[in-house]
Amino acid sequence: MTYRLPSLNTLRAFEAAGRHLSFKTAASELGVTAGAVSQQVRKLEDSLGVALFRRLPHGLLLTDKGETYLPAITAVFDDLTEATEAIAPKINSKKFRVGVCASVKRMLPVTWPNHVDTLRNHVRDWVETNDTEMIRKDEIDCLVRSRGGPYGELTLIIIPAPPAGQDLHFVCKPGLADCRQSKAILQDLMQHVARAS
Amino acid sequence: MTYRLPSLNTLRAFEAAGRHLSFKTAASELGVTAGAVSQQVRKLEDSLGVALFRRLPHGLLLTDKGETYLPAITAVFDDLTEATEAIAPKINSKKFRVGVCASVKRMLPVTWPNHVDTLRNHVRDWVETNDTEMIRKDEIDCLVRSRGGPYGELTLIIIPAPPAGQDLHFVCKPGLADCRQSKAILQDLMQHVARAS
DNA sequence: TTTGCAGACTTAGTATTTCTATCCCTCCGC
DNA sequence: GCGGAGGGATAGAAATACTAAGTCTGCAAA
Repeated sequence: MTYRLPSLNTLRAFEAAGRHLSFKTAASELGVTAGAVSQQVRKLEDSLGVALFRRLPHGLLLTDKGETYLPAITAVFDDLTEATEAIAPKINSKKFRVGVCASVKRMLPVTWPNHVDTLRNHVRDWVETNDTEMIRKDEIDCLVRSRGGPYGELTLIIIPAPPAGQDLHFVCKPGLADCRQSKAILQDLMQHVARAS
Repeated sequence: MTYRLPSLNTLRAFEAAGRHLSFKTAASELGVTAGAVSQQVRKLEDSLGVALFRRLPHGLLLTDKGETYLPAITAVFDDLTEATEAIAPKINSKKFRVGVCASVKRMLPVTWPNHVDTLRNHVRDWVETNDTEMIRKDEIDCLVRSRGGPYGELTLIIIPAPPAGQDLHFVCKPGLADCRQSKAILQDLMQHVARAS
């Protein structure tokens, strides 16, 4: 049977906007502009002939139909993620690509991230960079740098250094700060900050 | 949490090819060329780093991972369809768009398809045409004509006329012949064929 | 053995979709 | 009244999807 379905892209925009009740925040999470999210959601609504959001001056409210649709779509994405991970568990987004600025790079062992298993299980590879745009573009999952900002909608976690040392900035997209990849990386970095001072 | 997922378009190509074990037949069902299906499936495999099919000279076999993934993806599409229909039941593909050639049009009442409820519930609208390409392009769901062919991968149902009359051809995509929309249309057409003779 | 056919693969170009940047609007707080 | 937040609209740029055409392989028929 041929399926007639909304595009996943429109559904992705809807789901993120529905969770955040904000096109702006959803855009930040998805790494696109708010205008793109707005357009995709509008396209979804037009194709369904149903309003999914009520637009307010400073955010969104879900309509009744939106309230019905959101958990179902979230479940669909969860199932899709599970099914995909079942066949490609090592590939799909489970290991972070880490951006590391030059001064942080000098602090790390040359074997990083392969010097301990826990880190190896959460870091896929790293690249030397100081460019936060790479986060927005999904080219890296987080960036570790010694200074900088402002980070806009990106999340900043400060890794405090001892008094004579230099705090580090761990920067990632909203929502990724608490995941186990970030935690493993942060834990490891804290040890290196302590040693570098 | 940001989802990192294959594009629905690649999944759609995979799912259809997996059901048919043929890019060619899947392409026909999806209304694109076999080259497009091949590319999309290849793109999916590359993004996952997993082979989903073994290519044979005259068709496909699913790999073990392909065998695992297919039913899960089919279920995802089913769930997505259900969720979508729950909020937009009257819009989404439930009523057929019917193509009708000129001679068949003359056979039908001017009120067609609105002269009976059953038909009105299954036919969204109709357009005068004799072009089977419109089926492939999803511009119409079926075509009713008095002669023609060959139909390639499209399904042909012949509506037999009494001896002095002209058989009709009901043409649609594979898989749509047995659905209730087609049945309702066929039943109605049989009555008109009988009356026209 | 040779030939023809079916169907998957590849490629370059075309068509379509998605995204961006920019401006506009409304609302709210100061 | 002004500034800021955030959604809306638009035109153009960028990315993706599709097509047409040619290539390759394997199989069946002559």
